Amino acid sequence: MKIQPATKEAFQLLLEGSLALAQVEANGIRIDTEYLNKATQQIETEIKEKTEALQKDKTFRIWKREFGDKTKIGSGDQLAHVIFSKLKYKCPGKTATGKYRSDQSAFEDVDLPFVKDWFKLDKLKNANGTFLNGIRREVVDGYLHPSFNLNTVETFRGSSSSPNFQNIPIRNPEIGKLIRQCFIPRKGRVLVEIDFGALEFRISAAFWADPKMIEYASDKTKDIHRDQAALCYKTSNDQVSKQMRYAGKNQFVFPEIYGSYYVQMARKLWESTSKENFKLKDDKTLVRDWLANNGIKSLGKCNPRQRTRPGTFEHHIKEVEDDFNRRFNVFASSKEKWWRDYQKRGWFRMLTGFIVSGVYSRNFLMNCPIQGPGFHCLLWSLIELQKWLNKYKFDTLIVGEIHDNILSDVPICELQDFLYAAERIMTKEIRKAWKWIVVPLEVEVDVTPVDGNWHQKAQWIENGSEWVPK
DNA sequence: CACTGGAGCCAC
DNA sequence: AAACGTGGCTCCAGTG
Repeated sequence: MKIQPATKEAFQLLLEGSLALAQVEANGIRIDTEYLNKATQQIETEIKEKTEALQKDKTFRIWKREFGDKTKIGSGDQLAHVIFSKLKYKCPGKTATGKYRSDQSAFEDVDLPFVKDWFKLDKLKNANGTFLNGIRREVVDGYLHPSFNLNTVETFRGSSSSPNFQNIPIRNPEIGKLIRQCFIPRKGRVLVEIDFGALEFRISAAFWADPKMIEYASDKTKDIHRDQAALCYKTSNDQVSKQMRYAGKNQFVFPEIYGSYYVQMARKLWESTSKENFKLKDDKTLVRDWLANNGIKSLGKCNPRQRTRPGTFEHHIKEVEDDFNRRFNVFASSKEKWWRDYQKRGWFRMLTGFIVSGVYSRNFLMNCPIQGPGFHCLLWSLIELQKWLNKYKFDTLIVGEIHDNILSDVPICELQDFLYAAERIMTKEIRKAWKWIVVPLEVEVDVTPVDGNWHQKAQWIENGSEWVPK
Protein backbone atom coordinates (compact mmCIF):
# COMPACT_ATOMS: atom_id res chain seq x y z
CA MET A 1 0.00 0.00 0.00
CA LYS A 2 1.43 3.29 -1.07
CA ILE A 3 0.69 6.07 1.33
CA GLN A 4 2.42 9.40 1.38
CA PRO A 5 1.83 12.99 2.39
CA ALA A 6 1.00 14.53 -0.94
CA THR A 7 1.32 18.25 -0.60
CA LYS A 8 4.12 20.50 0.51
CA GLU A 9 1.88 21.58 3.34
CA ALA A 10 1.34 18.00 4.53
CA PHE A 11 5.05 17.27 4.29
CA GLN A 12 5.85 20.43 6.24
CA LEU A 13 3.38 19.47 8.96
CA LEU A 14 5.10 16.12 9.50
CA LEU A 15 8.56 17.65 9.37
CA GLU A 16 7.84 20.42 11.85
CA GLY A 17 5.71 18.01 13.86
CA SER A 18 8.54 15.56 14.32
CA LEU A 19 10.87 18.37 15.42
CA ALA A 20 8.34 19.69 17.92
CA LEU A 21 7.61 16.19 19.25
CA ALA A 22 11.34 15.52 19.59
CA GLN A 23 11.42 18.49 21.93
CA VAL A 24 8.42 17.08 23.84
CA GLU A 25 10.19 13.73 24.19
CA ALA A 26 13.36 15.39 25.42
CA ASN A 27 11.42 17.44 28.00
CA GLY A 28 9.88 14.38 29.65
CA ILE A 29 7.27 14.11 32.37
CA ARG A 30 8.22 14.19 36.01
CA ILE A 31 7.35 11.03 37.93
CA ASP A 32 6.76 10.71 41.66
CA THR A 33 9.05 7.72 42.00
CA GLU A 34 8.55 7.47 45.75
CA TYR A 35 4.81 7.14 45.26
CA LEU A 36 5.32 4.78 42.34
CA ASN A 37 7.39 2.39 44.45
CA LYS A 38 4.99 2.55 47.38
CA ALA A 39 1.96 2.01 45.16
CA THR A 40 3.65 -0.94 43.46
CA GLN A 41 4.43 -2.58 46.80
CA GLN A 42 0.86 -2.11 48.01
CA ILE A 43 -0.75 -3.41 44.86
CA GLU A 44 1.55 -6.44 44.76
CA THR A 45 0.59 -7.31 48.31
CA GLU A 46 -3.06 -6.93 47.39
CA ILE A 47 -2.63 -9.11 44.31
CA LYS A 48 -0.99 -11.79 46.43
CA GLU A 49 -3.76 -11.72 49.03
CA LYS A 50 -6.54 -11.77 46.48
CA THR A 51 -4.88 -14.63 44.60
CA GLU A 52 -4.60 -16.70 47.76
CA ALA A 53 -8.25 -15.99 48.58
CA LEU A 54 -9.33 -17.19 45.14
CA GLN A 55 -7.27 -20.35 45.50
CA LYS A 56 -9.32 -21.25 48.59
CA ASP A 57 -12.63 -20.96 46.72
CA LYS A 58 -14.47 -24.18 45.87
CA THR A 59 -14.74 -23.11 42.23
CA PHE A 60 -10.96 -23.16 42.08
CA ARG A 61 -10.96 -26.79 43.22
CA ILE A 62 -12.97 -27.66 40.12
CA TRP A 63 -10.53 -25.61 38.04
CA LYS A 64 -7.56 -27.44 39.59
CA ARG A 65 -9.13 -30.83 38.96
CA GLU A 66 -9.69 -29.88 35.34
CA PHE A 67 -6.25 -28.48 34.51
CA GLY A 68 -3.92 -30.11 37.05
CA ASP A 69 -0.36 -28.87 36.77
CA LYS A 70 -1.35 -26.80 33.72
CA THR A 71 -3.51 -24.62 35.98
CA LYS A 72 -2.90 -20.91 35.42
CA ILE A 73 -5.06 -18.70 37.58
CA GLY A 74 -4.52 -15.77 35.23
CA SER A 75 -5.87 -17.62 32.21
CA GLY A 76 -9.16 -16.30 30.85
CA ASP A 77 -9.44 -19.37 28.62
CA GLN A 78 -9.31 -21.67 31.63
CA LEU A 79 -11.82 -19.55 33.56
CA ALA A 80 -14.24 -19.67 30.62
CA HIS A 81 -13.82 -23.43 30.38
CA VAL A 82 -14.65 -23.91 34.08
CA ILE A 83 -17.66 -21.58 34.04
CA PHE A 84 -19.20 -22.33 30.66
CA SER A 85 -18.18 -25.92 30.08
CA LYS A 86 -18.01 -27.51 33.56
CA LEU A 87 -20.55 -25.39 35.44
CA LYS A 88 -22.77 -25.02 32.36
CA TYR A 89 -23.43 -21.30 32.53
CA LYS A 90 -24.54 -19.94 29.19
CA CYS A 91 -21.75 -18.35 27.18
CA PRO A 92 -22.94 -15.33 25.17
CA GLY A 93 -20.62 -16.02 22.21
CA LYS A 94 -17.42 -17.37 20.73
CA THR A 95 -14.32 -15.61 19.46
CA ALA A 96 -13.08 -15.58 15.87
CA THR A 97 -11.14 -18.81 16.42
CA GLY A 98 -14.09 -20.59 18.04
CA LYS A 99 -13.02 -20.28 21.68
CA TYR A 100 -15.33 -19.13 24.46
CA ARG A 101 -15.36 -15.39 24.89
CA SER A 102 -13.57 -14.57 28.14
CA ASP A 103 -13.95 -10.79 28.38
CA GLN A 104 -15.69 -9.34 31.41
CA SER A 105 -19.02 -8.76 29.69
CA ALA A 106 -19.22 -12.44 28.70
CA PHE A 107 -19.65 -13.22 32.42
CA GLU A 108 -22.28 -10.57 33.12
CA ASP A 109 -25.00 -13.10 33.98
CA VAL A 110 -22.75 -15.34 36.06
CA ASP A 111 -23.54 -14.55 39.70
CA LEU A 112 -20.59 -16.35 41.30
CA PRO A 113 -18.51 -14.25 43.71
CA PHE A 114 -15.49 -16.19 42.44
CA VAL A 115 -15.93 -14.69 38.98
CA LYS A 116 -16.47 -11.14 40.25
CA ASP A 117 -13.34 -11.45 42.40
CA TRP A 118 -11.36 -12.92 39.50
CA PHE A 119 -12.08 -9.82 37.42
CA LYS A 120 -11.24 -7.48 40.30
CA LEU A 121 -7.89 -9.23 40.55
CA ASP A 122 -7.44 -9.10 36.78
CA LYS A 123 -7.93 -5.31 36.85
CA LEU A 124 -5.26 -4.96 39.54
CA LYS A 125 -2.82 -7.12 37.59
CA ASN A 126 -3.38 -5.03 34.49
CA ALA A 127 -2.88 -1.79 36.45
CA ASN A 128 0.35 -3.13 37.89
CA GLY A 129 1.68 -5.01 34.85
CA THR A 130 0.95 -2.58 32.05
CA PHE A 131 1.00 0.72 33.87
CA LEU A 132 2.99 0.82 37.13
CA ASN A 133 5.67 -1.57 35.84
CA GLY A 134 5.54 -0.03 32.37
CA ILE A 135 6.20 3.40 33.78
CA ARG A 136 8.94 2.33 36.20
CA ARG A 137 10.82 0.46 33.50
CA GLU A 138 11.15 3.67 31.46
CA VAL A 139 11.87 6.25 34.17
CA VAL A 140 15.30 7.89 33.98
CA ASP A 141 16.38 10.15 36.86
CA GLY A 142 12.78 10.78 37.83
CA TYR A 143 11.52 11.58 34.33
CA LEU A 144 9.55 9.61 31.78
CA HIS A 145 10.22 10.17 28.07
CA PRO A 146 7.54 8.40 26.01
CA SER A 147 7.97 8.28 22.24
CA PHE A 148 5.45 10.25 20.20
CA ASN A 149 5.35 8.76 16.71
CA LEU A 150 4.05 10.17 13.43
CA ASN A 151 4.91 7.19 11.22
CA THR A 152 2.78 4.32 12.52
CA VAL A 153 -0.88 5.08 11.86
CA GLU A 154 -2.83 4.47 8.63
CA THR A 155 -4.95 7.58 9.09
CA PHE A 156 -1.93 9.84 9.72
CA ARG A 157 -2.83 10.21 13.36
CA GLY A 158 0.01 9.96 15.89
CA SER A 159 0.79 7.20 18.38
CA SER A 160 2.87 6.78 21.52
CA SER A 161 5.07 4.01 22.86
CA SER A 162 7.67 3.02 25.45
CA PRO A 163 5.50 3.54 27.34
CA ASN A 164 2.28 4.39 25.58
CA PHE A 165 1.33 7.73 27.12
CA GLN A 166 -2.03 7.79 25.32
CA ASN A 167 -3.89 5.07 27.21
CA ILE A 168 -3.34 5.97 30.87
CA PRO A 169 -6.49 4.88 32.80
CA ILE A 170 -9.11 7.50 33.68
CA ARG A 171 -12.60 6.00 33.28
CA ASN A 172 -12.29 3.61 36.19
CA PRO A 173 -11.94 6.14 39.03
CA GLU A 174 -9.90 3.96 41.39
CA ILE A 175 -7.46 2.66 38.82
CA GLY A 176 -7.25 6.12 37.24
CA LYS A 177 -6.29 7.63 40.58
CA LEU A 178 -3.77 4.88 41.33
CA ILE A 179 -1.87 5.44 38.08
CA ARG A 180 -2.29 9.16 37.47
CA GLN A 181 -0.87 10.07 40.87
CA CYS A 182 2.50 9.03 39.43
CA PHE A 183 2.54 12.03 37.08
CA ILE A 184 3.57 15.29 38.72
CA PRO A 185 4.75 18.75 37.67
CA ARG A 186 8.25 20.02 38.31
CA LYS A 187 8.76 21.87 41.64
CA GLY A 188 6.53 24.90 42.17
CA ARG A 189 4.62 24.24 38.98
CA VAL A 190 1.33 22.82 37.64
CA LEU A 191 0.33 20.36 34.95
CA VAL A 192 -2.01 21.85 32.35
CA GLU A 193 -4.13 19.79 29.98
CA ILE A 194 -5.72 21.61 27.04
CA ASP A 195 -8.31 19.65 25.05
CA PHE A 196 -10.15 20.50 21.89
CA GLY A 197 -13.85 20.20 22.78
CA ALA A 198 -15.88 17.77 20.62
CA LEU A 199 -13.17 17.95 17.95
CA GLU A 200 -14.24 14.96 15.86
CA PHE A 201 -17.83 16.11 15.59
CA ARG A 202 -16.69 19.57 14.51
CA ILE A 203 -14.33 18.13 11.90
CA SER A 204 -17.13 15.86 10.68
CA ALA A 205 -19.41 18.85 10.21
CA ALA A 206 -16.74 20.71 8.26
CA PHE A 207 -15.69 17.72 6.18
CA TRP A 208 -19.16 16.54 5.18
CA ALA A 209 -20.23 20.17 4.72
CA ASP A 210 -23.61 19.41 6.23
CA PRO A 211 -25.36 22.70 7.12
CA LYS A 212 -27.33 21.12 9.96
CA MET A 213 -24.18 19.59 11.46
CA ILE A 214 -22.37 22.90 11.11
CA GLU A 215 -25.26 24.60 12.83
CA TYR A 216 -24.99 22.09 15.66
CA ALA A 217 -21.24 22.54 15.96
CA SER A 218 -21.58 26.33 15.92
CA ASP A 219 -24.36 26.83 18.46
CA LYS A 220 -23.16 26.85 22.07
CA THR A 221 -26.62 26.02 23.40
CA LYS A 222 -26.72 22.84 21.35
CA ASP A 223 -24.93 19.65 22.30
CA ILE A 224 -25.19 16.76 19.84
CA HIS A 225 -24.24 14.07 22.35
CA ARG A 226 -26.72 15.26 24.98
CA ASP A 227 -29.50 15.79 22.46
CA GLN A 228 -29.12 12.36 20.84
CA ALA A 229 -29.07 10.74 24.30
CA ALA A 230 -32.40 12.47 24.99
CA LEU A 231 -33.87 11.07 21.77
CA CYS A 232 -32.52 7.56 22.41
CA TYR A 233 -33.92 7.42 25.92
CA LYS A 234 -37.08 9.45 25.23
CA THR A 235 -36.36 12.26 27.66
CA SER A 236 -36.11 16.03 27.40
CA ASN A 237 -32.65 17.55 26.96
CA ASP A 238 -32.75 18.76 30.58
CA GLN A 239 -33.22 15.23 31.87
CA VAL A 240 -29.98 13.94 30.37
CA SER A 241 -27.50 12.90 33.09
CA LYS A 242 -23.74 12.65 32.63
CA GLN A 243 -23.92 8.88 32.11
CA MET A 244 -26.73 9.24 29.57
CA ARG A 245 -24.70 11.80 27.61
CA TYR A 246 -21.71 9.47 27.68
CA ALA A 247 -23.88 6.71 26.20
CA GLY A 248 -25.31 9.08 23.60
CA LYS A 249 -21.79 10.02 22.53
CA ASN A 250 -20.11 6.62 22.51
CA GLN A 251 -23.04 4.37 21.69
CA PHE A 252 -24.95 6.48 19.22
CA VAL A 253 -23.23 9.55 17.73
CA PHE A 254 -19.74 8.12 17.06
CA PRO A 255 -20.99 4.69 15.93
CA GLU A 256 -23.48 6.35 13.59
CA ILE A 257 -20.87 8.71 12.15
CA TYR A 258 -18.33 5.92 11.66
CA GLY A 259 -20.56 3.36 9.98
CA SER A 260 -22.42 1.34 12.60
CA TYR A 261 -26.21 0.92 12.50
CA TYR A 262 -29.26 0.67 14.72
CA VAL A 263 -29.05 -3.05 15.60
CA GLN A 264 -25.59 -2.75 17.15
CA MET A 265 -26.34 0.57 18.75
CA ALA A 266 -29.65 -0.59 20.25
CA ARG A 267 -27.88 -3.51 21.94
CA LYS A 268 -25.21 -1.30 23.50
CA LEU A 269 -27.58 1.50 24.50
CA TRP A 270 -29.89 -1.06 26.12
CA GLU A 271 -26.97 -2.75 27.88
CA SER A 272 -26.10 0.62 29.41
CA THR A 273 -29.54 0.89 30.98
CA SER A 274 -28.93 -2.32 32.90
CA LYS A 275 -25.97 -0.83 34.75
CA GLU A 276 -26.81 0.12 38.31
CA ASN A 277 -27.37 3.81 38.87
CA PHE A 278 -28.07 4.50 35.22
CA LYS A 279 -30.50 7.27 36.05
CA LEU A 280 -32.04 10.46 34.70
CA LYS A 281 -30.59 13.77 35.82
CA ASP A 282 -33.13 13.91 38.67
CA ASP A 283 -31.04 11.11 40.23
CA LYS A 284 -34.13 9.12 41.22
CA THR A 285 -35.52 7.53 38.08
CA LEU A 286 -33.77 4.59 36.47
CA VAL A 287 -33.63 5.00 32.71
CA ARG A 288 -34.84 1.41 32.32
CA ASP A 289 -37.98 2.29 34.37
CA TRP A 290 -38.44 5.53 32.49
CA LEU A 291 -38.43 3.66 29.19
CA ALA A 292 -40.90 1.08 30.54
CA ASN A 293 -43.26 3.87 31.58
CA ASN A 294 -42.93 5.23 28.06
CA GLY A 295 -43.99 1.99 26.45
CA ILE A 296 -40.60 0.34 25.89
CA LYS A 297 -40.16 -2.77 27.99
CA SER A 298 -37.81 -4.91 25.94
CA LEU A 299 -34.86 -4.71 23.57
CA GLY A 300 -36.34 -6.72 20.70
CA LYS A 301 -34.84 -9.59 18.74
CA CYS A 302 -32.03 -7.62 17.09
CA ASN A 303 -32.08 -9.89 14.09
CA PRO A 304 -31.05 -7.81 11.07
CA ARG A 305 -33.11 -10.02 8.77
CA GLN A 306 -36.33 -9.49 10.67
CA ARG A 307 -38.40 -6.35 10.77
CA THR A 308 -38.35 -4.53 14.09
CA ARG A 309 -41.45 -4.80 16.27
CA PRO A 310 -43.11 -1.56 17.38
CA GLY A 311 -42.79 -1.08 21.14
CA THR A 312 -39.28 -2.56 21.29
CA PHE A 313 -36.16 -0.52 22.02
CA GLU A 314 -34.63 -1.72 18.77
CA HIS A 315 -37.59 -0.35 16.84
CA HIS A 316 -37.28 2.96 18.62
CA ILE A 317 -33.54 3.27 17.92
CA LYS A 318 -34.19 2.55 14.26
CA GLU A 319 -36.56 5.53 14.25
CA VAL A 320 -33.94 7.68 15.98
CA GLU A 321 -31.44 6.63 13.32
CA ASP A 322 -33.87 7.39 10.49
CA ASP A 323 -34.53 10.78 12.04
CA PHE A 324 -30.75 11.42 12.35
CA ASN A 325 -30.25 10.63 8.68
CA ARG A 326 -33.17 12.86 7.66
CA ARG A 327 -31.93 15.79 9.72
CA PHE A 328 -28.33 15.41 8.57
CA ASN A 329 -29.30 14.45 5.06
CA VAL A 330 -26.30 16.15 3.45
CA PHE A 331 -24.01 14.00 5.60
CA ALA A 332 -25.97 10.90 4.53
CA SER A 333 -25.63 11.72 0.82
CA SER A 334 -22.03 13.06 0.97
CA LYS A 335 -20.76 9.85 2.46
CA GLU A 336 -22.27 7.78 -0.34
CA LYS A 337 -20.62 10.02 -2.92
CA TRP A 338 -17.34 9.90 -0.98
CA TRP A 339 -17.44 6.07 -1.05
CA ARG A 340 -18.39 5.88 -4.75
CA ASP A 341 -15.64 8.30 -5.78
CA TYR A 342 -13.05 6.32 -3.84
CA GLN A 343 -14.19 3.04 -5.40
CA LYS A 344 -13.67 4.55 -8.84
CA ARG A 345 -10.26 6.08 -8.13
CA GLY A 346 -8.69 3.90 -5.45
CA TRP A 347 -7.41 6.85 -3.46
CA PHE A 348 -8.63 9.89 -1.58
CA ARG A 349 -7.34 13.14 -0.22
CA MET A 350 -7.73 14.57 3.25
CA LEU A 351 -8.47 18.20 4.06
CA THR A 352 -4.94 18.54 5.42
CA GLY A 353 -3.35 17.59 2.08
CA PHE A 354 -2.53 13.93 2.71
CA ILE A 355 -3.26 11.40 -0.02
CA VAL A 356 -4.26 7.90 1.03
CA SER A 357 -4.01 5.28 -1.66
CA GLY A 358 -4.79 1.56 -1.47
CA VAL A 359 -7.56 -0.95 -0.70
CA TYR A 360 -9.67 0.07 2.29
CA SER A 361 -12.99 -0.81 3.90
CA ARG A 362 -16.02 1.42 3.76
CA ASN A 363 -15.81 2.24 7.43
CA PHE A 364 -12.17 3.23 7.13
CA LEU A 365 -13.24 5.66 4.42
CA MET A 366 -15.72 7.22 6.84
CA ASN A 367 -13.29 7.48 9.74
CA CYS A 368 -9.95 8.33 8.18
CA PRO A 369 -10.80 11.81 6.82
CA ILE A 370 -12.06 12.80 10.28
CA GLN A 371 -9.51 11.08 12.53
CA GLY A 372 -6.49 12.25 10.53
CA PRO A 373 -7.34 15.95 10.19
CA GLY A 374 -8.62 16.03 13.79
CA PHE A 375 -5.15 15.05 14.94
CA HIS A 376 -3.57 17.45 12.47
CA CYS A 377 -5.38 20.32 14.19
CA LEU A 378 -3.70 19.22 17.41
CA LEU A 379 -0.29 18.78 15.79
CA TRP A 380 -0.44 22.17 14.08
CA SER A 381 -1.35 23.79 17.40
CA LEU A 382 1.42 21.98 19.25
CA ILE A 383 3.99 23.17 16.70
CA GLU A 384 2.82 26.78 16.93
CA LEU A 385 2.64 26.68 20.71
CA GLN A 386 6.18 25.30 20.88
CA LYS A 387 7.40 28.08 18.56
CA TRP A 388 5.68 30.69 20.71
CA LEU A 389 7.25 29.29 23.90
CA ASN A 390 10.69 29.36 22.27
CA LYS A 391 10.26 32.87 20.88
CA TYR A 392 9.36 34.38 24.24
CA LYS A 393 11.82 32.17 26.16
CA PHE A 394 9.19 30.68 28.42
CA ASP A 395 10.10 28.02 30.97
CA THR A 396 6.85 26.20 30.26
CA LEU A 397 7.43 22.73 28.78
CA ILE A 398 5.11 20.72 26.58
CA VAL A 399 5.41 17.18 27.94
CA GLY A 400 2.81 15.10 26.09
CA GLU A 401 0.01 14.84 23.56
CA ILE A 402 -3.06 12.57 23.43
CA HIS A 403 -4.68 12.90 19.98
CA ASP A 404 -6.82 15.95 20.79
CA ASN A 405 -5.04 17.39 23.79
CA ILE A 406 -1.73 18.80 24.97
CA LEU A 407 -0.16 18.28 28.40
CA SER A 408 2.24 20.93 29.67
CA ASP A 409 4.34 21.57 32.78
CA VAL A 410 3.91 25.24 33.64
CA PRO A 411 5.48 27.61 36.21
CA ILE A 412 2.65 29.37 37.97
CA CYS A 413 3.93 32.81 36.93
CA GLU A 414 3.55 31.88 33.24
CA LEU A 415 0.16 30.23 33.54
CA GLN A 416 -2.10 33.11 32.45
CA ASP A 417 0.00 34.08 29.42
CA PHE A 418 0.36 30.46 28.43
CA LEU A 419 -3.37 29.72 28.57
CA TYR A 420 -4.26 32.82 26.55
CA ALA A 421 -1.64 31.95 23.94
CA ALA A 422 -2.82 28.34 23.68
CA GLU A 423 -6.44 29.39 23.34
CA ARG A 424 -5.57 31.93 20.67
CA ILE A 425 -3.57 29.43 18.63
CA MET A 426 -6.05 26.56 18.98
CA THR A 427 -9.24 28.50 18.27
CA LYS A 428 -8.24 31.53 16.16
CA GLU A 429 -4.85 31.21 14.48
CA ILE A 430 -5.60 27.74 13.20
CA ARG A 431 -8.75 28.93 11.44
CA LYS A 432 -6.75 31.66 9.72
CA ALA A 433 -4.29 29.03 8.49
CA TRP A 434 -6.86 26.39 7.51
CA LYS A 435 -9.92 27.94 5.89
CA TRP A 436 -11.69 24.60 5.62
CA ILE A 437 -12.41 24.72 9.37
CA VAL A 438 -15.80 26.34 8.90
CA VAL A 439 -16.90 25.70 12.49
CA PRO A 440 -15.78 27.37 15.71
CA LEU A 441 -13.22 25.44 17.76
CA GLU A 442 -13.23 25.39 21.54
CA VAL A 443 -10.66 24.49 24.18
CA GLU A 444 -11.28 22.88 27.55
CA VAL A 445 -8.65 23.53 30.19
CA ASP A 446 -7.73 21.44 33.23
CA VAL A 447 -5.08 22.46 35.77
CA THR A 448 -3.57 20.57 38.73
CA PRO A 449 -2.73 22.20 42.08
CA VAL A 450 0.83 23.52 42.46
CA ASP A 451 3.00 20.50 43.28
CA GLY A 452 -0.09 18.30 42.85
CA ASN A 453 -0.53 15.37 40.49
CA TRP A 454 -2.31 14.55 37.24
CA HIS A 455 -5.21 12.87 39.00
CA GLN A 456 -6.04 16.14 40.74
CA LYS A 457 -6.62 18.10 37.55
CA ALA A 458 -9.75 20.27 37.63
CA GLN A 459 -11.45 22.43 35.06
CA TRP A 460 -10.52 26.09 34.65
CA ILE A 461 -12.44 28.72 32.68
CA GLU A 462 -11.76 32.17 31.28
CA ASN A 463 -13.94 34.76 33.05
CA GLY A 464 -13.32 37.77 30.81
CA SER A 465 -10.04 38.95 32.27
CA GLU A 466 -8.25 35.88 33.60
CA TRP A 467 -8.28 32.11 33.83
CA VAL A 468 -9.73 30.80 37.09
CA PRO A 469 -10.84 27.47 38.57
CA LYS A 470 -14.43 26.73 37.58
C1' DC B 1 14.32 -20.99 24.55
C1' DA B 2 12.70 -17.54 21.08
C1' DC B 3 9.13 -16.23 18.67
C1' DT B 4 4.20 -15.43 17.12
C1' DG B 5 -0.72 -14.52 17.12
C1' DG B 6 -5.04 -14.32 19.66
C1' DA B 7 -7.65 -12.13 23.01
C1' DG B 8 -8.27 -8.82 26.20
C1' DC B 9 -7.78 -4.12 28.26
C1' DC B 10 -6.37 0.67 28.29
C1' DA B 11 -6.97 5.41 25.72
C1' DC B 12 -9.02 8.90 22.15
C1' DA C 1 -23.84 -3.46 0.39
C1' DA C 2 -22.83 -3.85 4.97
C1' DA C 3 -22.77 -3.13 9.63
C1' DC C 4 -17.57 1.28 14.84
C1' DG C 5 -12.35 3.78 13.61
C1' DT C 6 -7.16 4.17 15.32
C1' DG C 7 -3.38 2.59 18.32
C1' DG C 8 0.23 -0.12 22.36
C1' DC C 9 0.97 -3.53 25.74
C1' DT C 10 0.47 -7.90 28.46
C1' DC C 11 -0.56 -12.61 29.24
C1' DC C 12 -1.45 -16.99 27.49
C1' DA C 13 -1.02 -20.88 24.35
C1' DG C 14 1.12 -22.95 20.74
C1' DT C 15 5.13 -23.73 17.52
C1' DG C 16 9.68 -24.99 16.05
